[in-house]
Amino acid sequence: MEERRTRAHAPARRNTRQRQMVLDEVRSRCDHPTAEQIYEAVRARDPRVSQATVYRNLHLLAQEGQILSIKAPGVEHFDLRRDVHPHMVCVRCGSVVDVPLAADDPKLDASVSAKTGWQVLDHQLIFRGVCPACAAAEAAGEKDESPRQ
Amino acid sequence: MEERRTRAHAPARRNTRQRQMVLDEVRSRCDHPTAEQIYEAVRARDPRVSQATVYRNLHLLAQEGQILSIKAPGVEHFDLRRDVHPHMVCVRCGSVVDVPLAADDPKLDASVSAKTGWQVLDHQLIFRGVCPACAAAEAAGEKDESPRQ
DNA sequence: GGCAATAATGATAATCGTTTTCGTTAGGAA
DNA sequence: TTCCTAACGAAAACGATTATCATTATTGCC
Ligand SMILES: [Zn+2]
Ligand SMILES: [Zn+2]
Ligand SMILES: [Zn+2]
Ligand SMILES: [Zn+2]
Repeated sequence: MEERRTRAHAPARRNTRQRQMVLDEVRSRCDHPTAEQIYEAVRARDPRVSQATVYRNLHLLAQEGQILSIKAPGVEHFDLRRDVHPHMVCVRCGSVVDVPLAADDPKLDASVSAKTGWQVLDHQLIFRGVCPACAAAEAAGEKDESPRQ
Repeated sequence: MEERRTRAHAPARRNTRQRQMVLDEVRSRCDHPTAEQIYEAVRARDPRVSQATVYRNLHLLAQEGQILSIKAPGVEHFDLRRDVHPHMVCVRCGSVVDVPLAADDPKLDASVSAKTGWQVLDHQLIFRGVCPACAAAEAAGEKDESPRQ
């Protein structure tokens, strides 16, 4: 084993300006933004930042546990919160909110793992519904009443 | 208001051969197939059936409550079961299985609706994990260990 | 402070699952 | 049988995300 340089070296994560901007932007919001929305916000501060960089960093940060990824049907949203908690998505406008339910049992994943033999990574509880704003618009006569997705 | 014909007419759902084939195919499977998989199976019986028709009918049947749609991150799966129940997705191979947990509280949606003011349609509990087969393959040396999605 | 090594970027193309379009077919009430 | 129109088939379009690859810039080291 001719290992001159220690192979224990984790690939050395770099702190880039772009990565910091993405993290700052997610942390400054409480509305569960999408990658697209973060992209636009970061872009407003520096128009040279690319879409790919925003996606890359959002996923990296989520993997590191610094932010949370919410896989809503169709689009992915991000959350400054780091604890697993349930969400609700409006099937009309796509907005996402936290659902005020008791925090999920932390032993749930382990229990499912024991019962199934799978290695459980995490879980997500997602409600689908219609937000008050969209319900009002609907009542006011907007034709289109077919739920998206 | 010249309404010769009664306007109460619901759009008259037609029973097409294609629709029946799609329903039969979902009902004949217990593996939570994707639209693509149903398409292939139906196609094996009649190569003239189009992808769009399969998608259209899967969604119609789900809306009618004849089958269940599972919005896994990335791909939609379908289920012959009609009751809301939790699922687990393998982040490596994408396979979906039922999770043996106590059935969801039927009052959950109503309770969330009362607490939030949203009109709640339904909900989904999805676990992400690694299935035994993929875990074994991984242990056997397959390089790629980065979770997809 | 330079100076590599290489993580990360930006621009762009590609992919993937799904939906829309639009001319044609066929279910079913009359 | 006839007619209305729901539903179809083929294809293009779509939106979100990921891959590619040449270029840039962060960081450990002298
Ligand atoms: Zn809404
Ligand atoms: Zn949240
Ligand atoms: Zn697997
Ligand atoms: Zn199921």
